[in-house]
Amino acid sequence: MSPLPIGRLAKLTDVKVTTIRFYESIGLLPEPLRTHSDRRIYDEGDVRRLGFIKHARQLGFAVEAIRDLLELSDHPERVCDSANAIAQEQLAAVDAKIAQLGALREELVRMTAAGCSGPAASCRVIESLSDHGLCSGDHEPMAGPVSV
Amino acid sequence: MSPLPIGRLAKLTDVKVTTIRFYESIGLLPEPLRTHSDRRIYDEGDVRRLGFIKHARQLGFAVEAIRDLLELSDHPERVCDSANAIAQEQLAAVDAKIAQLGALREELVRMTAAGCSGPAASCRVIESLSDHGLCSGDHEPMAGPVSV
DNA sequence: CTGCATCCTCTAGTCGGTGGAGGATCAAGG
DNA sequence: CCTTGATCCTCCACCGACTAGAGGATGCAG
Repeated sequence: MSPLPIGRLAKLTDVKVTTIRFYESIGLLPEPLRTHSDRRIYDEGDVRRLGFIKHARQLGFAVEAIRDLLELSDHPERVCDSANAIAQEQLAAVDAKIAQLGALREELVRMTAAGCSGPAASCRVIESLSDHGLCSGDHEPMAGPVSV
Repeated sequence: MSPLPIGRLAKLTDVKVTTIRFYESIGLLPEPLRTHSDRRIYDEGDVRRLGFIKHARQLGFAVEAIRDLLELSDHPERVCDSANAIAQEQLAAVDAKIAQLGALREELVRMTAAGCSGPAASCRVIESLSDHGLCSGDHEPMAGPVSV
């Protein structure tokens, strides 16, 4: 268990130093031991935990969901119903997002298909945006606007 | 051209009152005329402009992109090359996002497929998150984590 | 004339970080 | 021993695109 400074942990996990400190501040990572000069020292367990967090974030889990998943991971004797429920919810959210983006894609394709090159007055893109009636209108977001 | 108070504009366009004021503050909507008691008054032109903005936001265009598109819409005599370029970029961004979410979906499906019901120690979800090697690893985000 | 809806400004919070200022400490080379 | 540059520390502000609430003024209907 060689002691790692924060920069080594950052490189090992490919998570930025500032992000590691941020995760500590919101309680996803425990407060680590410190050297006599107040520098954080980590170990292999921290590498695993941070890897877990990173992987979960890549999958789009919210921090609160990750908090619950870590709780469960810390207590392997508990039943894992909630872990499954959280993952199912995330899957549903991803499915919804994919469907929504598919609809957006359709309209963007229609808008750009013409590949106009004249004045903006006759631009298909501007025109489409001006008049919602020109498009199918089935691309309404289900919850807030789309963050692409 | 009946004068509309902000609440009417909000209902007509299905954009919240606070959001309208926000759009004004960042310069997407011009500062409207005011009544003697300092209330904003809008007209049909504002309905159209806000509709344009709303539609563009639904398609995932960033505010800065919308600013450019509005510029062009305000000057129909200019060439529309940039409008097309902006829309093409947005389409590419949406395509990338869809591809990425597809990969995430795959892993979430794998994780949840087993539908475990025992202790967390043997939970497929927890296990998958702990050990990135268990999944294909091809779901790396191309630019930052995924906002679902 | 009362009461409620709508409007105003201003501030702060959301989420998940990112970046910088200003200063302390460490490790290596001369 | 001294210097140099990398790394570390805390604290605070900022990003995008809003959203929510405080605290107060105004408009309109009964």
